[in-house]
Amino acid sequence: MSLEESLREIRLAKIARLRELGCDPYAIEKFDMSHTVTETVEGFEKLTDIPLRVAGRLHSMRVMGKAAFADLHDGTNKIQLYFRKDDVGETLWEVVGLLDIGDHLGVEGKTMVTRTGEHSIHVAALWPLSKPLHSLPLGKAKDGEHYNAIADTELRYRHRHLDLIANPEARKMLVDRMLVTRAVRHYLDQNGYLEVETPLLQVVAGGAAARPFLTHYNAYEMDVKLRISLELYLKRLICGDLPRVYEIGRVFRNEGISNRHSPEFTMLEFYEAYTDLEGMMARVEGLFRSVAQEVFGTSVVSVPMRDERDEETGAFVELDFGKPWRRVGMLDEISRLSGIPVDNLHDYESAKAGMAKVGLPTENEHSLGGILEKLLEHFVEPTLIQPTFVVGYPIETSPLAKKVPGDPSMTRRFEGYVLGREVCNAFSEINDPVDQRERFEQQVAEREKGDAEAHPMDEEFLFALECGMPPTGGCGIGIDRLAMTLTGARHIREVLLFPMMRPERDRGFGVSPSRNEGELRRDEGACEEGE
RNA sequence: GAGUCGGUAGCUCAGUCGGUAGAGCAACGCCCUUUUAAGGCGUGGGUCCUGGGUUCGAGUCCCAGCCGACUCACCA
Repeated sequence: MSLEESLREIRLAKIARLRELGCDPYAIEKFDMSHTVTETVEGFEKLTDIPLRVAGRLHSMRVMGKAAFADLHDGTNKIQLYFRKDDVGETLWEVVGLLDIGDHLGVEGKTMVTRTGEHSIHVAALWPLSKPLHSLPLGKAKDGEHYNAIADTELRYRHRHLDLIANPEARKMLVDRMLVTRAVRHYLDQNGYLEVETPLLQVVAGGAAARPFLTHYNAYEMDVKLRISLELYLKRLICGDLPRVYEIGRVFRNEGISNRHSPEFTMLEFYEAYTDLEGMMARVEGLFRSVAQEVFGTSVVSVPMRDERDEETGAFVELDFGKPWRRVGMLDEISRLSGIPVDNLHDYESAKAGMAKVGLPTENEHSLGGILEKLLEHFVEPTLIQPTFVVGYPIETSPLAKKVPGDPSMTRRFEGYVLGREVCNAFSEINDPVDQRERFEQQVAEREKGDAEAHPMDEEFLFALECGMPPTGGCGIGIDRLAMTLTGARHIREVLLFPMMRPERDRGFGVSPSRNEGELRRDEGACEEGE
């Protein structure tokens, strides 16, 4: 018998005994608690001499003959329990002996302070509320240090529930991320925006430069794609005279995984009619300030400094979202930091020459836009620690943004940067249907030249524009990236509850390797049939 | 996609030159009525990621594969 099997047998035997004692750990449906663990800890001084009913999960047991101590956790806080045979009686004392680390438990008792000063509950009665069939790798903790808790990154991601139970830091980061989403909603709701939902399954997946996931809809015998952005449907709503709309939703891009990229991620896009870049900048400033205030209680957020060369210095930087963001022109800032004269940044040949002169490779550069984005990335981005807007982006990479009057090579677009990372992308939306059609045609030409990520033509969207769209500002923010920035996460998986992982093969399901591969082949066959 | 590193008990990790597989925690038994990474005595627990190869002998060396981590490249 393997260890896991024997442990399971032992746990099942304990459950059987608990049932004999009238303490079935799965029988109780509702436990009336007078206080949560957190309320008990925080209000401890005022709760003396009244019976408390508290529930949580046991994280450690210290049994000492005819007395025992245990730590009861609620995920955020813990309270120590004190059991004494003389106080609970023969039967419940046997129940105490049948408890395991990981059990859910409800207790009733009064407050007690131990000899060493620890706030505790002196248990008078207890009710098992669940018993795991596995030994949970919760480890032990002292002075904030954790020992032996589940730490392997792969196990943490694959069995996230164990990570949430065992690792308070991981738990806090994930919870903060959810609170960020909630705070974003609050801000937009309070500013007159309507939250909407648009299709995930699309025939034409547009609005961004990315490769979509393909799937098949049987009823219409039709290939469809998972959306890569929210943009075009939201602007169709603006055309429908819904003047302020936003959506927070999952988008899917069939690309690689890295510490900043997940194949599915959560996108926020919001569109506001009758406003321009200035209006959008004010919105972004307001949104970040409001989110920081709501989640962290301050507009100045302290996060670990991002420095790839020296990750463990422990240096922190204070990001101030209370002030208006710094604003720089893209060309001006590239020129200032690279030394290439601004005049040389307006045409492809001069820019390429300038790029070569500052020592960057130019073989793969085929457009002015590409060169400018490379120069931006190399010279400017690392300097943009405090919140900054970079204004004015080249037209080639901005097919949905209005042209700058008098400079057809540039668009009315800005990106926000924090900690050297892009955190938002916004522009004044094209509402001239003829201009938009030309931009799409340009993209289709790129696509035919082999750029799989260039935009497809979207006639339905163009029809909406031809029916009239008011001047509109739009903005997109990657919620996962936003959460990473605010929580100091180093990997996007740290702010995703269940990140994409390759399936484990031949393990854990009692399926033989040959059978497993046979199933794999059948699945692939079904896919081909679908496409 | 490329490079580097890793996979040993349920968890965290050692394992030297190729020579019987180790520790702590967790589990089980006994002692212990204010402990707190409780403590003491004892017991059980291994597909050393998988498959080949070299060898008298492989956790260790070689080859292939699987999974992961990190860095780089594309993208948000």
